[in-house]
Parts: sequence; C-alpha cells; structure tokens
Amino acid sequence: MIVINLSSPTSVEALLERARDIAGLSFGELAGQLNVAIPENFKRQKGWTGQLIERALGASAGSKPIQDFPQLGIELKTLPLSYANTPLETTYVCYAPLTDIAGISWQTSNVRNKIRQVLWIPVQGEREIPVSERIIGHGFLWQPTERQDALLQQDWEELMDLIALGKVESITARMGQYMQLRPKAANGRALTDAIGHDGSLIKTRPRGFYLRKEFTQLVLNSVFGQ
DNA sequence: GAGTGATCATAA
DNA sequence: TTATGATCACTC
Repeated sequence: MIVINLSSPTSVEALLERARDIAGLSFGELAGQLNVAIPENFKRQKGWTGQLIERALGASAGSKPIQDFPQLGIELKTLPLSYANTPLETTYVCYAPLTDIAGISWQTSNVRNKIRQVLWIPVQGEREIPVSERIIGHGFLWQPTERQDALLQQDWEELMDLIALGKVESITARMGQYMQLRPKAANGRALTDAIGHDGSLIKTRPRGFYLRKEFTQLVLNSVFGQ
C-alpha cells in the first residue's frame, strides 16, 4: 500500500512525485487510505474529488484566495474527463471583482495569477462510473502558452470592461470564447455589491470566472498533442 | 445532448 | 459574506 504523506511538499519534484504515486488509483482506493467517506454521487458534495486530491498531495491553502501550493506557486485543479478524454465540466478559476476595479489589469488580475502554473489532475468523470471506481489519471504541470494567455486576456478584458461600465447584469455565460462569467454562490439569494448602470452600487449575484471546456481541451492538446 | 444558470459542503 | 472545492439539473 502506498503511504500518503499529509505534509506539504517542499519542492516541485516532490509534488510531482506524489502526483505520480496516486496516478492509476481509484477514488475508492485513495479515499480508503485517507479514511475519507465515499459518496454515491456528487449531488451534495460537488467538490469531493478536488478535496480528496488536495489531501493526498498535501495542499495547504484551504479556502484562502491563493494558490494551493503558495511556496511553489502552483495551483491544483482536477479535470473530469469523458471516455474520449475530453473535459466534461468547465473549470472554476476565481471570483470576479465587481467593484473597485480601477487599476486592475490582466497582468495583475486574480485570474492570471491563479493559473500561472497549474498541476492538472485528470480524473474519470463519466457519471455512469461509480464514484469509488473512477480512476485518477497522470497529473501534469502546465503554464499558459503565449497564445493561451492572449486568448484568456481577450475574454477577461471584454468581461471586465462590461463590469466596469456597470453592465454586469447584461453579462451572460454565452459571452467569452474561452473564459466565461457565471454565478458562483451557495444559491440565488446570495448578493454582493457591483457597479450599477449609473455608477452607483447595486446588489447582484456573485460571479466567478470559468474556463470553458474548449480552453481546457486546448490545454490537453498543447501538452499531449492532438 | 449541451450549456447556462443554479446549487451544495465547508472554513473563516 | 467571501472564499475554497466543483457538479448538478433545468431549459433549450
């Protein structure tokens, strides 16, 4: 049996080694080693896989708005794949700032900072596969290519411009070619401040930036070839 | 069937 | 409430 070390890895090499160690394990095997209860489905525990992998790799940030491995400058993301190895879900990046956005640029944005370096862990995501039987794939370290960075910058600037102009309520998830803005909250009653049409503050649902499946597919292609 | 909008658990 | 981890589920 593989012994999982719960402390934080102190080097990139050590982190990647841990990722290699869990590759090929089923969710059930890893959850068993970590004494984590396995749900039937994710209807009530949507972040279960991510939290399982975080524990296994020794992520330390908790719910702080920083990367999972601050010392290494690495963010951890699980990526549920179909049988055809295509992404099954969009990827949440971070909350979108809806006020006090003067002075924020793509270069200094939360989005760009978050995804400077990502350790992607592909996992089987088909819902017909019982949770305990889904297999963990081979994790890989990724940094956006210049082109990928430019694609996200384009969407980010379009969306942030609308937010700055007080048009957040007119933004739909259909906007943005590779990155979109969608509600991100416990429910529809959650409200936060945003810039209104005349520049005053309004209340709206919190929003988050999400990478479209098309973008994470580009990531997969850029790493594994198409 | 795909995608948007909604939602669930948890921590601080 | 904001933030983390995301997937659900209804509508088209």
